[in-house]
Amino acid sequence: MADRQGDFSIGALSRRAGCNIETIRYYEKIGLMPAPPRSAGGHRVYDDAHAKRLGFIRRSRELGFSLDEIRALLSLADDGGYDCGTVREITLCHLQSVRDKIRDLRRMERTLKAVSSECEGGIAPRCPIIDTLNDG
Amino acid sequence: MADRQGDFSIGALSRRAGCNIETIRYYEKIGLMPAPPRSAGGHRVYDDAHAKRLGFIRRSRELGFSLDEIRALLSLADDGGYDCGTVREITLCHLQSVRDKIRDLRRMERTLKAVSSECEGGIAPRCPIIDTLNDG
DNA sequence: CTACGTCCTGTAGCCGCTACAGGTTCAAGA
DNA sequence: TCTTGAACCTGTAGCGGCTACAGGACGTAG
Repeated sequence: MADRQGDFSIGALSRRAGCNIETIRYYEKIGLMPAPPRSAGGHRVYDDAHAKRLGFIRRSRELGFSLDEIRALLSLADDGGYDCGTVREITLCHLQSVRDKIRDLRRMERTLKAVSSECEGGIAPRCPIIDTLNDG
Repeated sequence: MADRQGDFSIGALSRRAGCNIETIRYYEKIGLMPAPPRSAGGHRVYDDAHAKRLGFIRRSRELGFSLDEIRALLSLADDGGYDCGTVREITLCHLQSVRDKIRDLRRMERTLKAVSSECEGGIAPRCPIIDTLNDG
């Protein structure tokens, strides 16, 4: 294991990727990140390929992909001539689930806005918010 | 423990509230639902007050309140002359977090829509989605 | 009285981390 | 060279909000 220039520790990778050390180790444990080589003392030694892969994972997470979806995307990306149609399918499926979540949250938002606007605060014998929760 | 008319089992409560039996027991375990009286054989026996409380919890969950927020709302609602201002505060705070989530999801939606529209599918040497994830 | 559905307790799992505890290694300064 | 203190190691347990068992006890209709 020749120590090449450009190799770095998990702490450095963590800072580069803006990702907690524990999270990186967790990704390794569940097989999203490959187990890197170790120093003589057992410390993990990363290179740019690891940093790139972690960046991929992080950006995917920011777009809301689950770790399983990311696993699928990564395995497609690892192939040289990968199947773009499958990538697109995963993305569109995820897009739909994001839209479903937005729809649910907007429904919540509307109701919360309505009930809170009926309430003036203060000590009240009856609160429109509590009434709504009590009686649907 | 006189068995009154109108009492019912956990299964009946589950059907009435549209809430899994396990969830009801979970709510009891964490102190959201009171421990109900038991039959001679140890089965839980509920009444309308329990059903009402479970309805409150369920409707609050549908609006996205956390179990801790619901705990707070319930303890306010349990007071006769409860503090409507606090109820309103909890609601507005939750409303804000719902709006934050919507904002995050809309950002995801925009990006996902953009990258997937650039992709025509099929076997490609380069996929715009993978490229985006690779390079930010 | 039997059979079957419903109920009981307790524990473990899901996701995606996060937070320790208790130890080892590394690197910079004296 | 030695010493310190930061960084690293492994392993386990916890978060929220359930869900899914296993392995048994109860309840009720026929």
